[in-house]
Amino acid sequence: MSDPQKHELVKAYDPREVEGRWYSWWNERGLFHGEDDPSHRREPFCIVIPPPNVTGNLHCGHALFATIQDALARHQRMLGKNVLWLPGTDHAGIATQVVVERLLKREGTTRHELGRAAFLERVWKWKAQSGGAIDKQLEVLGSSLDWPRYRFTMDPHMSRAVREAFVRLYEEGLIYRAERLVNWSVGGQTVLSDLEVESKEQDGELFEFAYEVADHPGEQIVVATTRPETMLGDTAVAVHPDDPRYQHLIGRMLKHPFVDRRIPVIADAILVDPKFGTGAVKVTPAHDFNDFATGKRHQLPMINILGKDGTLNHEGGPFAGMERFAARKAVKKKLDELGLAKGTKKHKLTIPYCQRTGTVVEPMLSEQWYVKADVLAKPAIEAVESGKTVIVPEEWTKTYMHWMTNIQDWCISRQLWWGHQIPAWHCQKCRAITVSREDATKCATCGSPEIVQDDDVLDTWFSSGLWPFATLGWPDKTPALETFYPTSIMETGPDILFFWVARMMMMGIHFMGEVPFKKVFLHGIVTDEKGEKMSKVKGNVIDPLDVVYGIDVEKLVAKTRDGGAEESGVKNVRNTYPQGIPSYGADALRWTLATYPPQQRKIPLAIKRIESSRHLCNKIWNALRFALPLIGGDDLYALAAQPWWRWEGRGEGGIVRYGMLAAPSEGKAIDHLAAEGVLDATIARVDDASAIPAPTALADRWILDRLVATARTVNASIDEFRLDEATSALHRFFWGDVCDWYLELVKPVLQAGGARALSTRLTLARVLDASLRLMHPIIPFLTEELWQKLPKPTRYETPNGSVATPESIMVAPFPSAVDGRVDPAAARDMGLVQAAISAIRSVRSEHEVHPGAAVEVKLRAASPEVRALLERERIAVRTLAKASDDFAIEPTGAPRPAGYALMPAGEIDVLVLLKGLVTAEHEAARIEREIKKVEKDVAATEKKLAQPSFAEKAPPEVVAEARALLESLKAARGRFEESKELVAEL
RNA sequence: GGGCGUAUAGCUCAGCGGCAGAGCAUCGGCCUUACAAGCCGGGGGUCGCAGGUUCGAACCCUGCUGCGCCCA
Repeated sequence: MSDPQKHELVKAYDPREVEGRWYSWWNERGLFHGEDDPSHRREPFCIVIPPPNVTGNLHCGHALFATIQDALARHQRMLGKNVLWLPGTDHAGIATQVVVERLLKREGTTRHELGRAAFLERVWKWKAQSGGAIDKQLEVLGSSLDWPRYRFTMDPHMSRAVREAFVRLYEEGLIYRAERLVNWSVGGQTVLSDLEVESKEQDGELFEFAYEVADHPGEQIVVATTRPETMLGDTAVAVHPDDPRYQHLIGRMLKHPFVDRRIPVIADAILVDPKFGTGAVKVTPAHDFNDFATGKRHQLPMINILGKDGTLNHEGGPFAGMERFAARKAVKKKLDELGLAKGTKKHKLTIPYCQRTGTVVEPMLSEQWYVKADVLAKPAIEAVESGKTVIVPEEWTKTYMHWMTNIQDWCISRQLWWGHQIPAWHCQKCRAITVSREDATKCATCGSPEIVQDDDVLDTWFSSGLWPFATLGWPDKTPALETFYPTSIMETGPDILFFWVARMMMMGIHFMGEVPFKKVFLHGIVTDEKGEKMSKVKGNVIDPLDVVYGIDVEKLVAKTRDGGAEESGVKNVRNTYPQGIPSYGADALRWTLATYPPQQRKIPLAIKRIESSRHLCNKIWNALRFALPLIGGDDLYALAAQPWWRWEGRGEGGIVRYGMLAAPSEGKAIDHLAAEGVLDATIARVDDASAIPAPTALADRWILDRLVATARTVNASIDEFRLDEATSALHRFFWGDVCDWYLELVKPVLQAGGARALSTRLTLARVLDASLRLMHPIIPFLTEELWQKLPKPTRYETPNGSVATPESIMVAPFPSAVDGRVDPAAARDMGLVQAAISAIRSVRSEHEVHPGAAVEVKLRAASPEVRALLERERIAVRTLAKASDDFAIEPTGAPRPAGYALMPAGEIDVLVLLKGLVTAEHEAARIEREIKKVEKDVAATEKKLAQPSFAEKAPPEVVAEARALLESLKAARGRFEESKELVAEL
């Protein structure tokens, strides 16, 4: 789809232009497909997506998991694995129902008016409208998901799995019904599990009032409460059994002021803290968890005073029918009128809220379905203990264990309509319950056809718990299940460790006999750049799509306002993005998200960082824009595959040199070698013409060495989920090594042409090819675009043999050691050359020598090898440091020539002629600074060595290292001291 | 109240026993023919505080202080 001969790229990288064209191309070619392959011809690798809420829109959390999972999937795919990344969405029971109910309210109706069937129809309709948005957004981010395997938690197949799981657990006695105190969401009109309740600490008040002792008007006992209206459900007042203040009251009866009830004073050491409040506690067993337990201990009546909508029921006496908060005020007022109110105190209290509706949760007595959790938890604990499932970062293991070992039975019924209706039928005749996989038609106990299905649906997390195997076909034994279960990695946020990960572990082990995933990788929570949670109200939300496509300020402001932001939030947006947000592209966003270390709990996403990622993309773009014409067309690898000659010879100084030549004839080759200072060369034709020869130029050898090191780091880092380390290694390599050094070094070589140029062109092509493949898992679009334009070999070498070069970078082999060549000598030599060049540049810059002006330079080295090296790399020094053409290379020892500044660079002394270029003051100051710096290091090292215990106890190599360091520091200091004379010479 | 985590450059964070690092920001010089979304060079730190272990501590241990998250 691209013309490889056409190398002209536009000057600046434009993500909008590039990113649009690749996703469907990949998808159409089936490159996202995971093969059902139980024979394991290729090793399977599987991630099932943490299903986003079907009602939702893409937010930064999605962008983060999409980036991480896609990077892992693409990496594994390039390593040759059979990769399945399975997409899907979650029906999100309460969240979705709340949204649709809100829509109905706007239309002036309610779900109750519609009726259950019509309401559900309406939800499905709405889901069809909005459900596809998030999938589209995942595509924009480049997610390599196997779309034909898309699953929705309410699909018929998933529903069958849910029924199967429910029935089996019921038959095994692990699901039961019980009447208990539950968390009631007044907003959602449903029960919630403990996990769905969010406790918030708030300033409130402690209201004190008195109960009168029955038959003894005037005698009182004062209690304190944060919820005065619950006193209508009080069935006792408790005091500590040892509290001397109340001994005389224990066992006596109190008169309830509003309802016709007498309540006892009881002694309870568990409930009552005599130091808190008045030391007397009102007991409301039907509306408080502690009181519930107390009620059980003392066989107190449990009086439910609340209706499902949060209004007081007939038990509320004079307050019946009032809304709970109105009732609170009314009760206080009435108590006051009766002279029973005893004042209020400021009090910090923890109020339970419903996560989804934001309303205050009421503890309420109710009959619900439960899963017996401890039985399921036991093997889930063992699986993590034994390492069958590993949690990364490891710190979360403790949290998982703590929750699992203290697990409470799980309330799974919800009084919602949107969800999997519980497959239980209540007999109207004998009251028995029939639980069945198929819709029941008669009671299993008495045979009566008068049965009614349980109204309630299951907690969404019940179906989510089956996700890793139900999506692969369970309860059927499908090839997909056999191939991909246990899945490789579950990657998600730590906020759903209990909700979801723990439940999948329990269900997976229970139903499959094996853990659902080998590794759990928990990423951080994306926040704004100040570390504050993104919130629509605060207006600090970054929409990933706005980052990808860009958005102007007015649209952004309008969007923020529509999202329900406060005025301060809208203002904040205007201040933060006065110009709106430019288009950064999906690649830049992905790169940025990948740079945050995973152990970080917060990911403060900053636009600045996205911008610098786009700069990197632009850098890559421009590097290829520059290199492509120099590399030439696809004939490059054909040229390289021609017969090669290996030569060996002596160079100047007797140094043995060797290498490869693509010389057309032996004679010309010898001329060429002689021109490079090689003496007595012998040349032999290489028989294996297909082997691509190793380059001989230092820069080429060095960059291939760096490539190996980088490939190793990147592979190891991605395996450990350290995308931050991978991106930082790639950034250093590509920007630092490839662009700042290699491309600059290669410019004069390619300009000169000849045999060495061919070898360098080849190396350049190989390095850029490998670089793009290394970066592909993080920035898929840009790398595909550029890779398509690059000439490629017909086959790639891999550690397991060679493979034909594929049509897409997506399935090209991920680089490994075979793509480069380990070359410690080149690394060392290049280090010396770089040090010399940097020293010259440093001197130039410190003295503000104009960057265009050439300087006179002398390079001195004691070792003849180093001098020969510098001789060979003369062009590099000349070009990169702007040294004069025929700079001197000399042995050390001679005195410093007049007018030259001296800058030691490791084994090399760099001398730069400053006379006429700078002032004496400048130079004096510079030398002083340098001496001061060296002095500090000398002193520290001397101090360390001076301690006798150091030499005695530290390992010998550490001691030797320190001695060598001191030597070279002292030498450097000496040379700077000598340079002081220079000042006078200027 | 219990548990977990965290404190390193102006900012965001790596480093977790052997010469304190990166990116961004900042300062100086350059429109050098891939890239000013760029190039070259520089400055900047009692590694939260106090003890201890060790030849040697940002790193290990103890205590304190601040901050965050989870569970009561």
